[in-house]
Amino acid sequence: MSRKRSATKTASAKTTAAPARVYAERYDPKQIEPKWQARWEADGLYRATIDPSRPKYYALTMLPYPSGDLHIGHWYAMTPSDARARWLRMRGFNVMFPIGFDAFGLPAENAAIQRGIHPAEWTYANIANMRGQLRSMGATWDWEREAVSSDPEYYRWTQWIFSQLFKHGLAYKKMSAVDWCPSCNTTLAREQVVGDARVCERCKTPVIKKNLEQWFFRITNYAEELLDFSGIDWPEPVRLAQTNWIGRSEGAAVTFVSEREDPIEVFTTRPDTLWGATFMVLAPEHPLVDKLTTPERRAEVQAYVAASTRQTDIQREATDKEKTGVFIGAYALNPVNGERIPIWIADYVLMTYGTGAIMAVPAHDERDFAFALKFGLPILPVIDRPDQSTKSFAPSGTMHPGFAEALRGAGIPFDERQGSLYLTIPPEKVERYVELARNFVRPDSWNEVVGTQWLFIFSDGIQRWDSLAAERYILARCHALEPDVRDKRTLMEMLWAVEFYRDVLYHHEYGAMVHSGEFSGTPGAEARQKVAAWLEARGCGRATVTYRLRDWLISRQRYWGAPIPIVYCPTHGQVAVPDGQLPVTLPMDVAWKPTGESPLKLHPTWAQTTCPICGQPATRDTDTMDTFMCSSWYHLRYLSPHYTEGPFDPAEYDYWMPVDTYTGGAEHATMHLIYTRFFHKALRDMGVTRGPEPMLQLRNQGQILGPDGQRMSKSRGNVIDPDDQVNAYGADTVRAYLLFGYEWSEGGPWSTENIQGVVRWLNRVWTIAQPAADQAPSSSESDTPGEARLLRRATHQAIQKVSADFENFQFNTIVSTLMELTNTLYRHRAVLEGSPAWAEAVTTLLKLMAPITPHIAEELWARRGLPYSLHQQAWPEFDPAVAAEDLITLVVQVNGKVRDRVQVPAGVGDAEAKAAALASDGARRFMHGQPPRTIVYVPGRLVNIVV
RNA sequence: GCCGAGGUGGCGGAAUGGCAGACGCGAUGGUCUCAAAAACCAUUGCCCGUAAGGGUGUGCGGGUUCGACUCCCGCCCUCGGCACCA
Repeated sequence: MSRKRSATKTASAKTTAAPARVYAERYDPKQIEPKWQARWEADGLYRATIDPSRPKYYALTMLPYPSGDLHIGHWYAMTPSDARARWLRMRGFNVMFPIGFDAFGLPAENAAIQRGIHPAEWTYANIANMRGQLRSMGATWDWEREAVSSDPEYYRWTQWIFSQLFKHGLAYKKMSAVDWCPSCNTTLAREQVVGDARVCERCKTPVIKKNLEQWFFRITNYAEELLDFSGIDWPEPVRLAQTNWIGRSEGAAVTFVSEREDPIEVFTTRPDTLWGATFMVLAPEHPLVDKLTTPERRAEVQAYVAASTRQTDIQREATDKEKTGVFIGAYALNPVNGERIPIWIADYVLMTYGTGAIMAVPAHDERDFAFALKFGLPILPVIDRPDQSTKSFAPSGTMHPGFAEALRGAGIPFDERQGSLYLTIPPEKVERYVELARNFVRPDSWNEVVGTQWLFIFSDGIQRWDSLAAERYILARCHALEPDVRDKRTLMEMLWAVEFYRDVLYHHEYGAMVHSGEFSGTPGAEARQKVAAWLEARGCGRATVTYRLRDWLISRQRYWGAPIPIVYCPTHGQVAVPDGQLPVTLPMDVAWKPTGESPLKLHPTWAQTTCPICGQPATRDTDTMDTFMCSSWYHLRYLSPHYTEGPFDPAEYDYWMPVDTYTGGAEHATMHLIYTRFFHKALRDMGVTRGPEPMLQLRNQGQILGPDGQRMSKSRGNVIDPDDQVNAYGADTVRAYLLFGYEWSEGGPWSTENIQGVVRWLNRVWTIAQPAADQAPSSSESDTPGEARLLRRATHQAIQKVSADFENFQFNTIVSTLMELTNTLYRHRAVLEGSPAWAEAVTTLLKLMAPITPHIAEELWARRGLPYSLHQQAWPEFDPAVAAEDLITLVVQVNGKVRDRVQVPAGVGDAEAKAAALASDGARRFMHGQPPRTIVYVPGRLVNIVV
C-alpha cells in the first residue's frame, strides 16, 4: 500500500511540472465509429467461412423479433456475446457469430388490423430499420449469413421439417379443447395464457375454451431423453426448470372396475396407499361419465359437467379453492380388497393429466382429504406416521375417576384442562395407555387413540379402525352412545372436530403400510415397488411413468406464419405436400378483419388445390405454424441461409455444429429451449442432424430496466432508445457501460449518471494512448527500472484477469480491470511515457479493449502506427514472471481481528511469516504478553495468532 | 401454495472460507479558470475521538470454524416463473 502511495505522489508531482500535452482533437466517436464500421465491412473482416486449419467456434445469441425499434435490451443481450466472440477470434478461433430475425408472429397482424398495413410490409420495414440500428453497434455479425424466418426460402424448410415429422409419425392431428383468445382470434399455447385471470399473454384478454382439430408434435416421445443434460454446460436453474416442466412421475397404472365391469384406469404415484382408496374421482370430461351415471343422478351430473366446462369459459376466480363435485351414482370395486367405493366427478381431476381418473386416498392426499371431509366420504389411514406421533383426548366425564392418577403412576404425560385430558403419548407407552384406558373408560362412552395407532376403546373391548367395515361399526356405536356426534358422517369428520387431533390425522409421508392386508408392515422404502409388482402379477396394474409435459400444439388460426403443408383429399385424407412443391406460400391478397376466422380460411381460392396423390380437388390446411417452430432450428439455417438442397448445407453443419455458446434471456428456459432440443433430437433420429444436443453451453443474461427500476415500457415512458444513447455518447461508450454497470446475469436499471464513468474512462484512454512520437523519451527513464517493473507487472496482471473474466462471462470486472490499468498508466505517465514498458502497456490496453470498445481501440491502434487491424491481432499472453509480485502484504490477525500488516518477500516460508507477524507492533500490542496458542498461516495472505 | 433468483455504503456493483466495499457514480474539499464546464489531485460505510486510535458493520436469529458476505439450520422481505399434475 505504502509503495503505491509514494508512487502516486512522485507521479503527480512530475505531472504538474511536465509541459502540458494539448491534443486539440477531442475524442469524437461520431468521426471514428462509422469510418471503421465501413472499413471492416468492406474488408469482410467478420466473414465466417469454413477453415479446417483453425478451431471453430459457433457463438449464438437469441435472434430478435423485428418489433420495429431496437431496444436497449437487445444491446444488453448482444454486446457481451459480441465482445466474447471478438475475444475468441483474437485467440485464434474461427468464429461464426450470425444474426437474423424471428419475423413471423402476431404483432405484425395486430399492426395490419389496427393500421391497415400488410404484415409483410410492416415486418420488412422493421427489419430494414433494425439492420441499420444493429450495425451501429459495431458487432462482428456475418451479415451474409442473415436469415429471416418469414422469407419463403426460410419457411420452405420449416414446412419441410413439419413434413418430416409427419412422415415419421411425430405430427398428428386431434380434436382438442384449446385456449382461444377472442381478441387475437387465435389458439394460445398453455404457456401463452398468463396470470390468475388466465388472460392472453399478448393482449390480456381473458381466454375461452374452444374445440378445434389441431396439429400436435409428439414431444412426449422424447420426454425421457430431454431429462438428460449430460455433456452440456447449461445453468442449473434452466436444467431444473426443464426438469420440472417435463415433470416425470413414477407410479403405477391401476385398473379399477365399475360394478358393471367397465375398466377404469387410474394413475397413482402411491400404489402403497391402494388399501386406503375409499372413492374414485373422474374428470368431468371423462368418457365413462355418461355411461356410468345412474338415471337418478343424471340431471345433477349433467349440470355439473356443463358448469365445469363453463367455469373455464367464464374465468372463475382461481382463489376459490373450495372443492366441488357430484356423485354419479355408480360404484367401483377396489381391486386389492374388493371394497365397493363410490364414483364421483370433480373439476380438481384434470382430463389432460394421467388418465383423467384417480383413486382417492383421502388419508394421504391433501386434495382428496379436503374433498372427503367436505362430502362426508370415509377416510381410512393406511400409512403409518414416520414421526410415531400418537394422541388421545379424554373429555371430562368419559373416564372413571382415578384415570389421571393411574396415568401419572404409569409415567404417561398429559395436560389437564377443565377436567379433560390431552395426551401426546410416547411410542413406548402406547400399549400401557391402551390397557389403562380400557380399564377406566365408562360404559356409556369411549376413548380413542389416533396417530400411529387407530383404536377405539370401549368398556367391552377395543375396536381397531382398520377397514371400511370397522368404520361403519365404530361409527354406529359412537352415534348410539353420543348424540352430539350423530351429525358426523365419518369417523374422520368426528375426529377432525377435535382441534387437538388435527396435526396427526393427515400426512402424505412415506411410511410402513398398515390396514393393508398381507402388505401391512411393509416398510415405506419398498412399499411402492412391492405393490406395483404384485399388481402386475395379478393383472390389475403395472409400474408406469407419467409426464407433466404434453404434446406440442402447433396449429395457429393466423395468417402471418408458415402455412401447414398438408392437403386434405376426400380419398386419401391427410396428405403432406410433396417436398418439391414447397414452400406453400402465403397469399398476399388477404382481407383484414378485426374479428372472424383466419384470413387463409376466408381467402376465396388459396385453399383450393389438388391431391398430390390422385389429382382430385382437395383443400389445404388453413392454419399456420407456431412461431416457436421457426426459432427451433434457426441456428441451422444460419449455416447456409440460401441453401436450396436442404434445410442446411451438410458441409457447413459438419464444420460449425454444435453451437458452442448460446446466450439469451432466462425466460426462454422452458419453451424455446425444450423445443429446440426436441427438434434436434427428432431430426437426429431421421438422420438430418447429428450428436445428442444442439447447444453445448448456455448462459443467461438478466434484464435491463428503466432508470426508475421498473420494466421498460412505452406506457411508463421509461424506455431507453439505444440510438439516442449512441448519438449522445457513441457506440463504444454504450457498449462499455452495458458491460460495466451490471452483473450480466442479473441486469438492473439503466443509469444516466453511471455512464459518465465510462465516458471519462474512454476520454482518459484517448488522451493517454495517443502516439508520443513527438515526445523525447523522458529524461529520467534510465533511472526508473523500478517504475517500469511496476507498470509491466500491472500490464500482465491485467491480461491475466481480463482473460479469466472473458472465460467466465464476468464482463463488469473486465472493464474495471481496464480502468485500473488506465489509472496505473496515468500514475507512471510522467516518468515512463515513451519507454518500452509504456509502449507495451498502451498496446496491451488497446488489445484488451478491442473486444469491448472496438472502434476507439482500432483508431488509437492506427494512430500509433500499428498494423491494421487491431482485431486481427493475437490476444496477448501474460508472463507469470512479470505478473508476479515480489513483496506481499501479510495481514496480521490476533484472534481473528486484523491488527497489523507486514511486508514480506513473495516466496516467504511458513516460519518467517509467523515470526514476522509475531514481531509486528499490532500483534504485540493485542497479545497482551500472552503466549500464542496456535498460529494459522495462510500462505501469501495472512497470519492469525490465537491467544 | 410450490419452484427459482436475490437481499453488501447515498447509488451500480467487487470479494478460490482469509484485509468487506475493488472499479465506477454521486458527494465534499482543492488545483486550473474572470467564471462555468471539462480536466486533474485528495477525502468519502457507520459510530466515538482534535488526533493517534478504537468500536461496529454484508436482511434477521442461531450454528460450524483459528477465521463466515461466502458453508449449515430456522425465519423475514423483494423479484421472476408455475399454479388442483393424482
